[in-house]
Amino acid sequence: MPATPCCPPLAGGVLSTDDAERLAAVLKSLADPVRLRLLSLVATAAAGEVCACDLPQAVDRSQSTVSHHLSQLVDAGLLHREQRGKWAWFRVDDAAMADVASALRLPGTRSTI
Amino acid sequence: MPATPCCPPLAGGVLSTDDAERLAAVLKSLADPVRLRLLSLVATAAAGEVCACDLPQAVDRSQSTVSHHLSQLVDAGLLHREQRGKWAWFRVDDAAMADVASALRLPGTRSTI
DNA sequence: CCCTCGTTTCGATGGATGTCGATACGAGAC
DNA sequence: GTCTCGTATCGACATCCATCGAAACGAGGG
Repeated sequence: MPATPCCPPLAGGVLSTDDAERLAAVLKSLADPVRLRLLSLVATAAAGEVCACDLPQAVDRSQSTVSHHLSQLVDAGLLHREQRGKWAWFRVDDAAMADVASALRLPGTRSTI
Repeated sequence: MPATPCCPPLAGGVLSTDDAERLAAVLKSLADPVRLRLLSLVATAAAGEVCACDLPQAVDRSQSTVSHHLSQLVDAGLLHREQRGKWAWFRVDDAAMADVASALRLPGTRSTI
């Protein structure tokens, strides 16, 4: 806050502290290379879903680490988990992903589509 | 990797390790509530840019902390910095933001627009 | 040249996080 | 019931990160 005003006062930020906290939590779950690869593996799977059993080797991490990452993605609402027999299957929540993408779209930004 | 196959082999993930690393780096710079609020403050400013001098009070953090966050956003390419006289002004790189948003758009996801 | 003031950088610190091996849990097979 | 095997949880550890105060840097103004 300069003695001589250097600029017009800011309009109130669009993002409330709570909204910022919520969005940051989801983005934090995305902000890891291993989780991004897991997500893309599930998203691009032919059947739209994937068995957890194949993921450790796919991302070259231990089984416990992969399980940990999958839990974070599920907690963030980006992935859905379904137990089928003794195997766990995961699929992407397309709406949640679209929500994040659109949250990042700035108010004044013209669509590039 | 189960003894009896539980599912068809995965198609190769779309995201390479390098791509995942790069995207994660940008997302990491977004995955903080303070940085999200800073970004929204700059993005919604009437003039499209903002003087750094007003930001510490706007996000209720020390001036050095705000400078640190701004540097991260600049390093990620999401913000541009311009020194004007003794004040630093910041504006959003709309193209970079759009890139991140579209990177999160899944291949098969139908547009909701 | 010195003083002021906005900004960045430095050093320190407490807390979060990615990773693993080991263990516990659960469901099917025998 | 017991054995097997896929998965989740636990405990530990090294690293990263947000935050602050203090110090350094830089540009104007006197």
